[in-house]
Amino acid sequence: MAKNLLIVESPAKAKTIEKYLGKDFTVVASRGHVRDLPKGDKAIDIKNGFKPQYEVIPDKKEVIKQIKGIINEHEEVWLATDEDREGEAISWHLAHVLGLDILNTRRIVFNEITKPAITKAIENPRTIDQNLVNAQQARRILDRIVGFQLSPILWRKIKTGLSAGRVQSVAVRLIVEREREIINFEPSSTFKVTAEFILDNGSKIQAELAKKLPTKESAKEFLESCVGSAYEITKLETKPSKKSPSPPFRTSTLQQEASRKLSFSVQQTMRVAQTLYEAGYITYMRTDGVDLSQQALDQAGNVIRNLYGEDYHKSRQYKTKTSNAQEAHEAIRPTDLSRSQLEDKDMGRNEQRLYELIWKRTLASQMSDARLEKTTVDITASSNQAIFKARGEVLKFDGFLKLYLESKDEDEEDEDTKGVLPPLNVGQVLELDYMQALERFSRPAPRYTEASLVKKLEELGIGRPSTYAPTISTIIKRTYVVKEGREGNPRNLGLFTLRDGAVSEGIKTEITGAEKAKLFPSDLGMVVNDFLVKFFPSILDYGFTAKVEDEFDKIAEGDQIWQDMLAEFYEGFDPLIKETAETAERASGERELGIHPKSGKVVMARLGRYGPMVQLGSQEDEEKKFASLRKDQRLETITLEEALDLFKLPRVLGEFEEQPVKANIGRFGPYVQLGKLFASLEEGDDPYSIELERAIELIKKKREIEANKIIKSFTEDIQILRGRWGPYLKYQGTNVKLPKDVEPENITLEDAHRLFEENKNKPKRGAKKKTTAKSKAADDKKETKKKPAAKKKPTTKKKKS
DNA sequence: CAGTGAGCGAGCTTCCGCTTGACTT
Repeated sequence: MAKNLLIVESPAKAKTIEKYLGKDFTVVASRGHVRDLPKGDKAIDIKNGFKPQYEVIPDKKEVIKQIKGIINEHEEVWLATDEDREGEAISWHLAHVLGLDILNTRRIVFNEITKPAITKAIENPRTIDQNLVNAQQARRILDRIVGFQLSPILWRKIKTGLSAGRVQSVAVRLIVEREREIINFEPSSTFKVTAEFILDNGSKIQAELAKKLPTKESAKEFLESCVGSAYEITKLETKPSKKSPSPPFRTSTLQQEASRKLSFSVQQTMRVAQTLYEAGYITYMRTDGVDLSQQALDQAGNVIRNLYGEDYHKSRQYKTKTSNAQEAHEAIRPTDLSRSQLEDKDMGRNEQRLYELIWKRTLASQMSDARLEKTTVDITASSNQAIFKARGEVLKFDGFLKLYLESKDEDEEDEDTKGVLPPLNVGQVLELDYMQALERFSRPAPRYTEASLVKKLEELGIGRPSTYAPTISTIIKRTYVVKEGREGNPRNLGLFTLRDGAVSEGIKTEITGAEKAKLFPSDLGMVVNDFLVKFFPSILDYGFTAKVEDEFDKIAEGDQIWQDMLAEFYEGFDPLIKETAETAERASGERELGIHPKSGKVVMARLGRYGPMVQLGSQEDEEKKFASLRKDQRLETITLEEALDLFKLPRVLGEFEEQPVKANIGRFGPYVQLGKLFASLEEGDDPYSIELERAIELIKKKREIEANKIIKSFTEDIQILRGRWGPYLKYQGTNVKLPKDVEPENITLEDAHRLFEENKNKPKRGAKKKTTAKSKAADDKKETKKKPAAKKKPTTKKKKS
């Protein structure tokens, strides 16, 4: 048995290190944090100096048991968790849980998994840094206080089950405010004038008028003033320029590039990277460091020289610019830079693609600058002395561009495309082929994608590499935000063309407002955000995290007592909580849209129990009418007219078989209804205009499908049915999918009982966590369903008050 | 599946940050 037991965080890391250290060392993994605050209120004794109560995390009991089991077989324990605040805390918790000597246990750190780095670390052990641990405790406790005191306020004032926190609430705020910017944006337009000239040898060059023209009239006038003009090159300037490669990947930039180049979601990127990491192909993927180990730098040099020659190599070491970076790990890079592709058959296509991206980016970061020559040409019109500019770019040396070019986000697209210009001289006279003035509308800032949100959060110092993806999942799960696409609308652009000495007018169409996989705030997200910003402006402030991070740094330096820091924070926070709990009204995003022209009642939009809705009549009115907003409508923007339209449903179309036929829009789209039968409308049907005849047609069709649905019927509520996903058993309201190997026709009543019993104990499908949430939601639904049934009539029952 | 837009009433929800696993569709 080995003499030394070394504990790291990641099992994959443990495997690698064990190889480097040889048989004197056993290496095990803690798999992240092992102790944390328990869920309940007793976790922190605020009055008693914020004294925390820690518990072994249930999932980690097994890990602890395993380590305890072998600890006595070793003479020495080494704590080698990550070199950052959280890592230091993990070591400290491990020391407590394992009963190690807090003051004397050996603590070592390294930020790259290479043999020299680890050997050096072993030679220089230190002890646990209590200041750093205290900074982590302050961070942890502050987050718990903020999250667990804000959330219950939301349950009481808006809706049960909601959440708020230092990170997620600011992420939602960014998305809400961006949406409002877009809603309120008023596009202005200008006219861009471009001209195309023909040279003697037949080649063409494009030039653009230096200034944009403000109006349609001015654009037309300008083109007219060019009729009959001559054009001469009056200036020609050539300047060298260069482009440098981007640093190697860290978590946030990997997520951004994988989103732009491979259309991965941030979660997908992390999942694929994890696979590559566990297979040993790349270094650790949750990092804010951009430095490369000496070993990687040396190998990159060799690979580049071999592939492209000495001229292409330039060794560079990058430094992180992000404010709260902890740099516990090096950049994300291939573990072996000579491997340009994966030969592993077990790796999927996405792993291949992501690996290649990482390989190229890493290598490119060690390559020479690209050298360019930029040319600007002034072309002057003789008729009005207007100056057109043509720009050209010649790549003199490609350098790193041979391998990799970073993609750009929508908001930083470079609009003028520059090509190569033919040889030109000052004084040269050019012949105009045509000139055009095309209207261009200004555009609002783009909506966030997952990856651009991560970029923004990182700039603000909010969140960590390990939390970017989970944070996005959280705000989507809470339905504060939805990720979706949207179709654009056509828009006409003014266009004038000068050709063959005459100006003509035309129109061009562009599609505007189309979106793909963007983050949109929901009505709920907006209401929650407005509430938090109003009552907790200091917490929702974009600078809040940066401010507390400064304090954590002071604690880590030993210049600040962690309890004092928390006390000071709490002194400001606690009154906000108390005051909001007492004074704040319930928030529903209520907005008055106007007056119903016929009844004179007020029309308003607000968040209801089942989502956004419009209401006809105020709370005091006896008779009220309600209608849910359609999926494409928002509380913030719905108009009175649109609301009045919503009240037109349900429509009674007439009678069929002595029952009324109704048309309406439900959770699953528009439908017509006869008694208990619901039939969805088809493509081309419209609930506002559908007529009785067509509705009956749909109802008959649905009946036929229903009739065919029954394969076998034992009793009213025990039946074998044909469904969308194949045959199933309906047993007193619960549905059981039939096993593949049984013939639905041959099922007996006994089989049905048995299938039901067997299924009862099976967990519902879906992930563990989801199952509980889902079945709970189902329970809720049943309950709320029963109640209204019991008191069906009383629209006016609203007793007193 | 689809209706509703309340509330004498049981107990629950929630944070951020560090890690990976294993129910089946």
